[in-house]
Amino acid sequence: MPQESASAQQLVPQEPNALRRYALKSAQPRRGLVDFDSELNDEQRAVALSPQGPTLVIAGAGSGKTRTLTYRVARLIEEGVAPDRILLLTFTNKAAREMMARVAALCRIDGRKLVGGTFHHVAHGLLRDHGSRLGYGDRFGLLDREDVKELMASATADLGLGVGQRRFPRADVLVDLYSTAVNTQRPIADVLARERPQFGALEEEILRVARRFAERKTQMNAMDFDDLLMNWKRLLVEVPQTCQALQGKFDAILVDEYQDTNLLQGEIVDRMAALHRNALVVGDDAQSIYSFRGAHFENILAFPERYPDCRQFKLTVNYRSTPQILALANHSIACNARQFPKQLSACREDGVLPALVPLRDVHQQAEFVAQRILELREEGIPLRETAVLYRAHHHAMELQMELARRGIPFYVRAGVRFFEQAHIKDVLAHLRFVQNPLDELSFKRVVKLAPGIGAASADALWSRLEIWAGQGRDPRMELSRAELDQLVPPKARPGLAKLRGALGRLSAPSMRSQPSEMVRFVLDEAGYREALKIRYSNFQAREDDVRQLADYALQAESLEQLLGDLSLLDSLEGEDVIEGSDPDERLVLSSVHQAKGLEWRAVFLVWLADGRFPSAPALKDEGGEEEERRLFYVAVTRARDELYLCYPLMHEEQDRARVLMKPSRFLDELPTRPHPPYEKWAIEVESAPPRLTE
DNA sequence: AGAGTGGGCCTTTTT
DNA sequence: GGCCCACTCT
Repeated sequence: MPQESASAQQLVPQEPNALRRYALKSAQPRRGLVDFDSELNDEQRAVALSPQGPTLVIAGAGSGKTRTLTYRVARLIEEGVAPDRILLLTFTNKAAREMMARVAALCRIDGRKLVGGTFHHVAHGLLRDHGSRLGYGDRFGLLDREDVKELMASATADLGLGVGQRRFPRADVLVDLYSTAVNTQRPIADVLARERPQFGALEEEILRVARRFAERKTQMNAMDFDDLLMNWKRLLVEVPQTCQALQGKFDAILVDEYQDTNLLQGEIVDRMAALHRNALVVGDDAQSIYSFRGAHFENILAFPERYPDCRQFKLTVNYRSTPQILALANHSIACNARQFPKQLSACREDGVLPALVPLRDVHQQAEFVAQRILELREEGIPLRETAVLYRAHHHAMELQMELARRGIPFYVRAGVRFFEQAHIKDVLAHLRFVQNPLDELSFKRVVKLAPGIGAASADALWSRLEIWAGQGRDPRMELSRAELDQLVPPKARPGLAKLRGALGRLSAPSMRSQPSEMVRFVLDEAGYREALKIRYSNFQAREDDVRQLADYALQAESLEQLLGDLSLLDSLEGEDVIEGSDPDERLVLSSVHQAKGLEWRAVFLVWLADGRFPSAPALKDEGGEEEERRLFYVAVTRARDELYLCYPLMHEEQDRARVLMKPSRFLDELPTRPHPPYEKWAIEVESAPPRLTE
């Protein structure tokens, strides 16, 4: 359902002209403009005004971390640090943009001068300039999740492994293995032995596949997400000249969400700051929820050991939640052994107790949530101030249907990302091949659009181009050669000819300088519109998506920049699937992971059944239970005024009988004396659900 | 060689 | 419900 509504997705061009205005008003930073006294509390001000040097800030949930960081940057600028010599590493690009805009507003500078974004985003920028030092061509491509998986599968096939062979790990398992090894900086064999012992006997083969995988990426002149980080580090370790340049590039480094950095990212920060040691890291160990991605929350615990002279601060006043919600959160997280001890205190007025709501089954759960949301709306909490959070996306299936039935508009922060949808990837494959003619995956994707061309023909075509490329010829220029026709069946030739011609025209320099025009050309003139019609029933929606992509591309400065931005685009813009029309009046559905850093007046947590949240597979990992509890803590602390903890008592499994569910251990373990930190509700749901009325 | 169909499998979180 | 593989038809 939500996945179908492709056309409703919005692509918001990167704002904002407001920044430009500030830049015109006053090009010079002015001192004393920022009011640190009235805008910050004592704890926050201490951080903002502290002397430069290694600094650790433990910032509890809702304690004004972003605000503090923003004022810290403002302070640095006041002290004379040039904005373009400040590096701001955040968890999402959106967080960086917001913070930069706020700094810009505070200091009346051009916010774009600050260097900020995710580790991956910043790495991409640096590697554009210095990647050639590591042997990459100047226009290396970026591989997304799907590309990487495909490449891993094909590396496996190259070595003749996996086909019918005794249980060889699937491509996504191999990718996982490889990625964990990079992000935790351990040898693959080590990760294999610890985390996938069942494949231990295949170690040698798996290592060969990993080597082949790396080779293929090099051949393609492409990097994946992990390579971006790895190569950033390599620049710092293996290329002394570049290392010097990078270390001298910034005078101050600030890292947000430091608890979710992994070993590799931690090392990058240390090395980037090796000369001036002016690194300020902010995080909350209690909110570390990305260990599956290699996040290493010892980074934050051990920071004082790596920087014995560092200053340490804590932000312990919670501005977000009522004392009742905070009490429940504090009780829960107290069950974790490994953490920085800290006491979060509430500063808001008393509110209502969180509600603990056992429901008969998932259907009643969905009905309850939908109905209660409507009641809250009557009571003055608008839909946009309400969120439903869950451990795994499929936990919201029944709810999505129920909301649709009642006409309650919602959007899901997740699902298929806009840029990972097939039709968007098809169009971008044209552009990617033009940008990086060694991009085998993109070339094959494009030619397979021609009717009559499948994997075998695409392979044949590419092998020929690859031979020419090996002789130093540019594959883009050789596309018109007649002999390519001999490699495909006759009936495929007209379609292929059209695509070859299109790729040739797209490669012209005049085209390449206009990425938006390239998108339009692919759709209207290269025949992609027709391909869409044949392949999809909702081709109109998909065509609209492509036109939106063209609009988005208008603001790109170059093809490189556009493709880089698109691959690394994180949360929000363009990624949301929208149901319903009024963008200001929609309920949010989100995984807890994606809800990080956000807040709502009312939060519903669903599927709080043991085995779902905490999730059974996660519990198998070492430290899994504590990580799940931190996840629960993150979820609970998203709520400002009202919190509903829901779980179904009964569940019908796929094929079999009903199963009795246990409430989450995170609920059971909460103290009941003198009073439980919640109020238990008993629910009866009306048989005729009310619809949303305006 | 490609495209379409049916059966067996697993199902977490994401830059 | 979705993904992968094997099988069959064109």
